[in-house]
Amino acid sequence: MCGLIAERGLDAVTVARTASRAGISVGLVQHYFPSKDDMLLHAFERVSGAVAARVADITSEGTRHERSIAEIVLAALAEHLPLDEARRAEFRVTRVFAGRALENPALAEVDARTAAGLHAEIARAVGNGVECGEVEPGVDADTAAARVAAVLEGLATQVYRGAPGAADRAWEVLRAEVAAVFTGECSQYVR
Amino acid sequence: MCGLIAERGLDAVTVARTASRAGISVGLVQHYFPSKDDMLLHAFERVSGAVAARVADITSEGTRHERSIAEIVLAALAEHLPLDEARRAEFRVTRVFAGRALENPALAEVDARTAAGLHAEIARAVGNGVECGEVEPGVDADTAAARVAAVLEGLATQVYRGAPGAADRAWEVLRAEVAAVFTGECSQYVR
DNA sequence: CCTATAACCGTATGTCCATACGATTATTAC
DNA sequence: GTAATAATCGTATGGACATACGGTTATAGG
Repeated sequence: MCGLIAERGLDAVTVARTASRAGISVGLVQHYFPSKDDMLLHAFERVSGAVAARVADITSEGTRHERSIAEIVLAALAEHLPLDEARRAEFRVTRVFAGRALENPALAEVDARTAAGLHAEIARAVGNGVECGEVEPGVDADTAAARVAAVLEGLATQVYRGAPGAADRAWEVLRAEVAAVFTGECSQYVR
Repeated sequence: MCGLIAERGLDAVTVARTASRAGISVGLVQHYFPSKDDMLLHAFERVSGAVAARVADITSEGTRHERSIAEIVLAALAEHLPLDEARRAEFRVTRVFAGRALENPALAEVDARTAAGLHAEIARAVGNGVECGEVEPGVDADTAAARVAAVLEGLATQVYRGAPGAADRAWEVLRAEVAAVFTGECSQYVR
């Protein structure tokens, strides 16, 4: 059903169409979801979880290869940018839901939780960076995380809108943003 | 009708309700707008224009009082943050429309134009800053504008979501962001 | 083997809504 | 003053959709 959202938007998502797209009947959808709202909520949770899972993968993979925190963070953040068609579709879905979240408390809750999760992960990375020497001591992890998360979100929409040169510029800005926080070399492992 | 959107979301906006809210008949709405989509488009253009107008006011007011570009820019940017109930409502409206823009090319066009306008204004301010000495020469206005616009958008959603301390932190981050670009003193007027 | 539970289907219903349409009143132009 | 245009109304209609519901097949559990 996320395909449906990505292609035609949430307005085009009807229970009947969703069922048809999944190759099942309307009745079966009802069997699994008491209401359409539940169905939508489930989809939002699923797609948000998918992004988070991919980021976790990148993080653990990077850790295993002993890359610097800065490199790992940059890769994880870039995963949120709609740089290829797959991520464009994913972005469309999450963004459409985020828009709906303004009118739907249940969706808003998922949105807030997802955002809080991203913030916490960035803050943790910065904190680790302080301990291992990649980040200057005295840097406040929460402030830095808020800033990075903010710039990431803004860049994502800029890339999506696709003004000429936006993608390259966004990548450069993101790199600079990370570099501005992780200014040192890693001297000890404390991850 | 923006009140309707702010209170109950776009899904609750029907032609009948909009008419009723405005104290007129359905027929009259149809007289002015050929279709509901046209009505929505008009509303989006109106609210986007309103924000832009307020920013223009702040800018010209600041210029008249000969404030530094940095101060003016900071005030103009803050206007986009949902710090009071009026701006929260406005934010809800623009955000809801931005979400719909992903499924509606006409709305997307307005969204893109608005974003491009903001970017251009920031870039112009930075360019002026370079000429008058508030910004270090060599700073690329477009890159700086992209960064500032991105962080602004991200901060706005953080403030809106209203995590504890988000508003204060956002203000601080925004101030730092502007200060990072406008590092010098104004030595000559070239606005 | 049988029974309860789950998976699954198709249709019926009632609601809501955008739009169409015809009619009526005000406003302006000549 | 009258013709034309704009402003305004109320209702009718047809479509789309969420949900309710009753039924059927499969899948274990005892």
